[in-house]
Amino acid sequence: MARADELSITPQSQDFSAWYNEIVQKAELADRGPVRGTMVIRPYGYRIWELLQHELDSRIKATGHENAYFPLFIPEEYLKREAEHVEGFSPELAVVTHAGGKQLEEPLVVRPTSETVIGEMMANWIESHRDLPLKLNQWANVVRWEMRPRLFLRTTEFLWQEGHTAHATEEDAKEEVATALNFYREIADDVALLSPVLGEKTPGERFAGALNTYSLEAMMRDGKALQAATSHYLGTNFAQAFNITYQSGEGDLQYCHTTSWGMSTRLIGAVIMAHGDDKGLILPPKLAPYQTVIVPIAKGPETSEIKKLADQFAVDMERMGIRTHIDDRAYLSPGFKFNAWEQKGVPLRCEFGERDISKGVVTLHNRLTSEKQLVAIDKLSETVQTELRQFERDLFERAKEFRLANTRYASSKEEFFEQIQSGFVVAEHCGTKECEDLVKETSSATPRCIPFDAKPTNGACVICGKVSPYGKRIIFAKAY
RNA sequence: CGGGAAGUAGCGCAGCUUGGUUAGCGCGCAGCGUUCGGGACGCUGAGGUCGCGGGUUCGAAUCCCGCCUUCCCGACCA
Repeated sequence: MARADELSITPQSQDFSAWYNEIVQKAELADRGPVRGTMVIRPYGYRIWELLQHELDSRIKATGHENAYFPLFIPEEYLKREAEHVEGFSPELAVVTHAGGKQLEEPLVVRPTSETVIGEMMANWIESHRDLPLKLNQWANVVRWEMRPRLFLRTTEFLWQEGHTAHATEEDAKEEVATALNFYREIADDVALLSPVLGEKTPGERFAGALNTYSLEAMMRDGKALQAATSHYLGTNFAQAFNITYQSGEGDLQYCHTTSWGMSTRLIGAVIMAHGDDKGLILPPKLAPYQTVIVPIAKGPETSEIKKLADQFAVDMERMGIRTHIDDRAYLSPGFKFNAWEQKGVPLRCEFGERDISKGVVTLHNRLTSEKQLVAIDKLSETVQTELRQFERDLFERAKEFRLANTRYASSKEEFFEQIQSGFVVAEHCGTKECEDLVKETSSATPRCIPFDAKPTNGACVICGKVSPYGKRIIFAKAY
């Protein structure tokens, strides 16, 4: 018996952030880089990102966007052209002042996001209404100098996708913003199984330079919110700053309406914290590098039959599109492997030895329910397939129920501050900056969004009593 | 940047108060053997500029000074 305290993880209930840090390391998702705040994404973690990337990229392409790549370095002056944009980003910029052995005449910023360079290029490329809409996307790294880094959640450099589009009219641009939001919803609900709330950001929480910002707010298992993706309507702000104009059918010059939208490696952090438990990760099947792992249990030297069967299972499952891995490491005990793969979040595990084979069955273990069932050998791959689908439904339902169970309505200031300690609180709010700041100072919670699907209500701000401009209750929570 | 803690093997730590052989322990790692149905065991072995620089001393992981870094808590944030 190895020592449990050295092998296991700090329970979530004891210290959620310790749990998070340990599981990121132990599941071999990522490691810290040598420079403060940087992250090395390890193969197992990167595979999750690739799977996510593939799901999202195909949706981006299916809706008529094209991938492109823009430079990492941006002239500092570009950032300054849009007033709110600079103000929002300047505190977290990394600026290159020296290159080629001498001081640069104009400093270069390492992109924190690419609205500005892309805007500059769009201005060159767009002449006529016939060039619109222009729908671009790029997969890239960006740098934001964060004070308190945490792997996947806040690192100085992270990976993401940023969509940038230009349209002739506000209506077209707003439809685009909704399209982007919709494929994020699909990713969050169908792929990552997060069951987030969709809504609009309050003015104070908007992207720097946007007219409207929309987001998906997922709930982590400690009750905190995490923004899973965002989509912005930028109006003509960037078009004016970068002179992105087109000649209309009538011959007059008009500013384009632009949008931008993004999802980052932070989503992996969301998956970890929304699904994981005290045994480790629980991965949604569509994001699991291995959807099932095969652990053959060898006894004595006569392992060839067992090995052959394991190979056969792997071939059958791969043929059905199920990502499978055989763990035949001879130097580890089965029990060790069970725990290790549970820590890594593999949804299903097939284990079998002499005892099973003699009965013509294998044992199938479910990471979510911890249940084991015996499955006939010739039914294994199809059972795995149906179990994976069931696993997805169960995991999604669990996330959804958890969110609903931890969402409360506050009707008074006292109730609000009591409930805001954990989970989502829905309440009437006046939307003023002073009042949002007051909430933040006293509880460290922020308005997460004005949910789309909330019923219309008319009430006074639960904090200060002023009239609510939203016409519905909005969501507050502590957030990552 | 403000408040707190810590730097000794890959990881977790002991040793420091009271300076003194070759700096230990657990896990992990390597080799061999026995094992294998929920974190196996035995034997053998590899692995260290004790964060960096200076000082005190016959002698510093240990005492003194300076610096650096990391982690936790607050202000920022996808």
